[in-house]
Amino acid sequence: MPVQQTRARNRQRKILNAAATVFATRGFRESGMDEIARASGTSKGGLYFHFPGKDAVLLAVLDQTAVLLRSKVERAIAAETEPVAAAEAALGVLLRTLIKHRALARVFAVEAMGAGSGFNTRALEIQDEFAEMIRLQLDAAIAQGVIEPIDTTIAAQAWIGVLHGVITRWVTTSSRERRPIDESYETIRIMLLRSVGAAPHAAIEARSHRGSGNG
Amino acid sequence: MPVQQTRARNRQRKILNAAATVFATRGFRESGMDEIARASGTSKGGLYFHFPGKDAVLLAVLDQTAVLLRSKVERAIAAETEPVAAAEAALGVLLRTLIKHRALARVFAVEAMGAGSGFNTRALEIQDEFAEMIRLQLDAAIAQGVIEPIDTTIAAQAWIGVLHGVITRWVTTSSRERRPIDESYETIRIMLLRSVGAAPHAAIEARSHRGSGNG
Amino acid sequence: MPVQQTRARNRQRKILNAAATVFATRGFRESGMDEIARASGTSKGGLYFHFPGKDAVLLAVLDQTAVLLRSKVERAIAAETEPVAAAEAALGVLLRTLIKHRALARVFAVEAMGAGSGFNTRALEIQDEFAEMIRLQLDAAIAQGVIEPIDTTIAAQAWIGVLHGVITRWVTTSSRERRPIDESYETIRIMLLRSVGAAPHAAIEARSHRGSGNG
Amino acid sequence: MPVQQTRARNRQRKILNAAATVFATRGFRESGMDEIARASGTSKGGLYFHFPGKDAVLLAVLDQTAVLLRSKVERAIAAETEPVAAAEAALGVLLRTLIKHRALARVFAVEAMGAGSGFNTRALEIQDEFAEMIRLQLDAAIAQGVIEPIDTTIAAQAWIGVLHGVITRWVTTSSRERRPIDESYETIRIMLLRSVGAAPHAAIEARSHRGSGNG
DNA sequence: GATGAATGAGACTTCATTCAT
DNA sequence: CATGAATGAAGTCTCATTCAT
Repeated sequence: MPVQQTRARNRQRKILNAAATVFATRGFRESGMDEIARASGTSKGGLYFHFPGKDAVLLAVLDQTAVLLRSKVERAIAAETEPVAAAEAALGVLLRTLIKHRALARVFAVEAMGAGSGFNTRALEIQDEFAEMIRLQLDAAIAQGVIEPIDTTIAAQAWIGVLHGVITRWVTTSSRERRPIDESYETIRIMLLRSVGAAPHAAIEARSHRGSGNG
Repeated sequence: MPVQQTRARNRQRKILNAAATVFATRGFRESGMDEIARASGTSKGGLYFHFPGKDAVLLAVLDQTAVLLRSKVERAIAAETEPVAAAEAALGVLLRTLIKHRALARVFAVEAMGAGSGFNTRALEIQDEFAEMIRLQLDAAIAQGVIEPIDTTIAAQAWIGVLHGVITRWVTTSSRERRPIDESYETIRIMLLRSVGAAPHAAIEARSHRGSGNG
Repeated sequence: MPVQQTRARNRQRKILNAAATVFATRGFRESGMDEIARASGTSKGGLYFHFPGKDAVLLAVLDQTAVLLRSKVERAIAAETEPVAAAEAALGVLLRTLIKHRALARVFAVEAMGAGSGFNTRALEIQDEFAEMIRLQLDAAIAQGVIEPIDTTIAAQAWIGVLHGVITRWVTTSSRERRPIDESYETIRIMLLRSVGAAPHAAIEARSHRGSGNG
Repeated sequence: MPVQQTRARNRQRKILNAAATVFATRGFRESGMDEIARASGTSKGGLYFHFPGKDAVLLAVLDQTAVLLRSKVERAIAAETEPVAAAEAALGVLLRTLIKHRALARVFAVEAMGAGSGFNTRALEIQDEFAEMIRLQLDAAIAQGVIEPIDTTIAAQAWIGVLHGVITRWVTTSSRERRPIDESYETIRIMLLRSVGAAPHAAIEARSHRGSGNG
């Protein structure tokens, strides 16, 4: 019976990928189940066999995104020893992963926010999850006296908020006028470090690039 | 016939106010023209007399919001002599005005973002407008040597981005669990000043409260 | 503003007539709103403007039928002085009216019964209404010693039940094999009178035919 | 391979029982094959192995009901020597058997009637079958001079019609407000006997209770 | 200017049926 | 024999928009 299960799992992945692309391209509200079905090589009925409705598909895309990001961020943090470097690495890997998956990024940062209260609540919960990871690093940094004492919950949310803004701007810009994000991110990285009273080291960012191997 | 014009203007304002409330409460896509008509004490036909369509109503709400914010921000900046204080005052007045107009804030920060590319593009343009005002202050501050040299376009966008995050969180939180925003804003204010290398003065915020009198 | 109201009223009547025909021809479940719209010369949206849904249309047809029958039955009863004759006249006018409106008869006797508990409950309520009218006559007849004492509630329901059976058989028979109902009704009329211990007079039936003028 | 046949037969019976319950509970149109499959402990594919389609399942339930009733009625008639008593016994056993199998009764009396012309035709055919059995007894009674000459086809249909009404009312009433049927049936029994000019004997009903032992 | 009945394209969803495993 | 994933036609209902009154 694992044959069926495997097939079902594959089909669900296919649907989720297609849905992310469709949602990102046309917007959640404008996307029809017909379109998602066609894009995933399924029938409308097949969609409803795997998901109870359109909302559930968006929620599943959101959760899939969360799982993807969570594993990457956890690994990135674990790879660092310095808390500030870890916080920075978390942010960096979030940015790079979302850039690599533009459709997911758009769904996560834009579509989910405007798709109704159920969805933006979920999206904010996921953001909070990452803010919490960063908060732990900032707390550690304060304990070590590396950065100034500060309300780390707010600070971590602010960091995530800036990231959200960068991503939003990036996914809502047409590819023609879109510029590589690294330029602006370097400025932002420095600002964020300064905002908590940490001295920005170029080396830190460099180090955080390691270990983000398989994407 | 200025009387007629005034009457039309009044009716339009009424519609816009009602629309903002409806959009904020039910979401743009979920709001029907029927609902907006009822909420503004008009009929559906009346609505279409004043606005060519539903999209135009949202766009008008957006522009109305922009006008409101712009005048406040310009006045706030003009009231300051120090560029950093001006930038800070701009941010502060944006925050306070949006908090005072919760429906507009929600439409501007949340609904417009998820209502399709036409709308989030417009919302981002408005954000950029305010970022530009702040950028000018930051440039002046750099010229005066008050803050560190930095890519002020990026920095100003980051400031606006953080503000957007704060507002988003505030409008998407139910009033029960919502906490007064001042607490978190003080932390954020300090972080933003630090992020550009300015020393945060408690006095600055105090001064920026002046002149926010008539809304 | 009575112009609009009149137009709306006319449109509703048109829809109800068309719906009765469609329901009677294809069955309630098999009938689509598309079909009803087409048959009533309206659009699907127009249907939903006047009725909240398909169920409401059936319910309205049922109520319309009830109103039609009620007025006829009340008049028929009022035209008689003898209670047994009145009861008989009630049954007779029910039969003749339903035969004259075959579509309504089928919807009332067949479709409503099988369309779900909400509908057959309503249909039975209407049947009970007529049974109650007959019961009053039977009670009067007992008081006058014209018929045997009996549980008149049950008896009246049984009369209506027999009528329902006759109508059901008639509306479910194709017009080719359908025979004129008068033959069988004369037998049934005699049986019903006997069933309550009344002597059947041919004259009674003859009298009840008068006064059923405008149909 | 009678073993296989028995297994198949058992499975079919299981399906039919489950289907009757589901149809009676949710209505024919509202019942899904999924639901029937689940209720009968099978899969949808299994269902389609035993029956060519949903309609066939309802038809089979109808036929199963007919078989059940037929054997009971034949036995009940054979157990009587007086034709009127036999007719009465037939009606009584029909009533008691249907009351004992509430789901079948509802499907037979209500769901089949509203499920389309194919089904109500079949249900009426079955009713006619029992009407025919009663007609033979009434004819015999007339030949013996026990009851008045009458159109026995119509009379028998009327008897069955009254029974149908009683059953319909009973299966469409919620168990809370449903009252024991015996009270009303005694009234109806007397009415039916009177309707054909037979003197009602209390003893007859008492006798007809015998022999309804093994179901 | 205002009203609200009417339109019709299109949305989401259901479900009897099929068939590879 | 049985399973359940998959299909797709069809269904109900919504809603931005139009226009006669």
